[in-house]
Amino acid sequence: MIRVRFAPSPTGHLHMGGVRTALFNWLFARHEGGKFLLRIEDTDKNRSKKEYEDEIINVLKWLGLDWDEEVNRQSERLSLYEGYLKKLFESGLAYYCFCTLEELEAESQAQLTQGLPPKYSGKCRHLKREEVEERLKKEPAVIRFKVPNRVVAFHDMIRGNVEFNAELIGDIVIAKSLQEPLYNFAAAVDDFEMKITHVIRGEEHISNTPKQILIQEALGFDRLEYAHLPLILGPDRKKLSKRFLDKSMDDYIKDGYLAEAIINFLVLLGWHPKEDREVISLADMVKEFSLNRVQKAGAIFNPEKLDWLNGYYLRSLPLKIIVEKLKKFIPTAWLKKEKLLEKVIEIEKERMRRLNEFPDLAGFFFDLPDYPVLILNWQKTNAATTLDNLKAVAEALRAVPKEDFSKKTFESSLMLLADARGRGEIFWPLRVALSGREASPGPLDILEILGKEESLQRIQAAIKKLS
RNA sequence: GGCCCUGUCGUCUAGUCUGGCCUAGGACACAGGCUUUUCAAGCCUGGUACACGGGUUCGAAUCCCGUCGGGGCUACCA
Repeated sequence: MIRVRFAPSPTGHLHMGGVRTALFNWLFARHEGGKFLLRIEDTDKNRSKKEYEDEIINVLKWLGLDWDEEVNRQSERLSLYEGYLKKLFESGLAYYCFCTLEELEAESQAQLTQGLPPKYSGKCRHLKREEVEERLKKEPAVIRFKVPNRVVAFHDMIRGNVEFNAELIGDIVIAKSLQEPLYNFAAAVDDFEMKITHVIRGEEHISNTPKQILIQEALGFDRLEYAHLPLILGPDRKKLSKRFLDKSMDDYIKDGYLAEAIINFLVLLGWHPKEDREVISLADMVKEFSLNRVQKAGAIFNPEKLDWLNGYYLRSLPLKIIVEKLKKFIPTAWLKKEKLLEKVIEIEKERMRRLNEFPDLAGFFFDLPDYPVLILNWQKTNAATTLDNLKAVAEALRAVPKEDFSKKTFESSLMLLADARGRGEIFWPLRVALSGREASPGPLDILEILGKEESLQRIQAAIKKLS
């Protein structure tokens, strides 16, 4: 039975990189019919925050990346780590270290200036038992793991064989105390306890892998399968880091991106179906996903393609669903004019790439914005001609019955005018009069949505501006 | 600096394992055109890439070696 986990630490906002890791784990589990587990790595008490954990959970739910079993929190299983820590002490593979941060810093500086790789000297490794006990009473200490001097090799499902010389690592700190385990140790213990079979995570963890393997071996755990995903890079080619000013997933949600677009976009960052398909449903991803096809090199995040995909998905959504999703993005006054709103969405949705673009795009339907008179003129047409044309349009429109004010009923008379005076001469000023904009849906469509009364009023306002 | 990973259009990628179908395909972006007025959508067309240098081979994006480039890690963070 395949079991994978997404193991974020709640020390910052969940960003695209984290979501992609979650997605690939989820896809792998669903494809293989295994389990996808969520583990909150909150061993760092100072940096972990409940609000970040809530955010992780909410975002995962919003995306539809459902996990199996209950959420695991490392902070809730401290006694577990303590047990394994003691085991390590018993087998002589762990020891207390009393070196201060200052000493350590000086030590690595000295090594660096000599051109040597910085590595803990192992100074406290051979302290006498009695001395340790004495010093423990009055000095702060951390727990180190005896890293053996040998080569650690492991198989990576994406990269093949990877080798590290553990000699270069030095004895790593695995816990600040019996109750305060650190990442590499806690992860090794939890992967075993949670019966994880495959570790799928970002490439930044590749150098942690030998450390975790060594701890697993010391504890007598079985070896796991590994797959290190290529990093998602920013435009500067550097990895997206949660500590710096990259956008959180939450921000993308607030900008009006759809879950399906984000997932589709992210899956394409490092993976691709066999055929030349860009748009792929979640069901097909699950069906076709395979780690063999995952890219090795990092991928630069391209927001334009995300926007394109989002627009694509938006256009394919049923009207009612768009209305529902738009609720968080528009003034309540618009919501009250439900009929009008639906018509506006129908006509504007092909122009919308993000939900948050809608208010700007469609605002003129609800309130005519002020606009400069000059833009009423089509190309080189002068104001007098425009005025005349607009008057002719108004006259033609007045003849159409209010109850049956639709494209069907006014199109022919307007086209007649347009053919006589020029398409641009008629339609351009009409559009501007109706929308106050230079770019908008077709004036005929706007006319129909606005209705006779409102349309005529707006045209009248334009005529007034011109006279 | 050291260790590890990695290198196909500006970007995401197909093709690399199992050399020939690749005068390198698709998508985003860009440019031009069509679509009875603008914008959008749609359709059509176009430009741009196998990092470089050596091999191996009848033949290399694909195999080998070297060089160069990019990234990650190098915490009592994860």
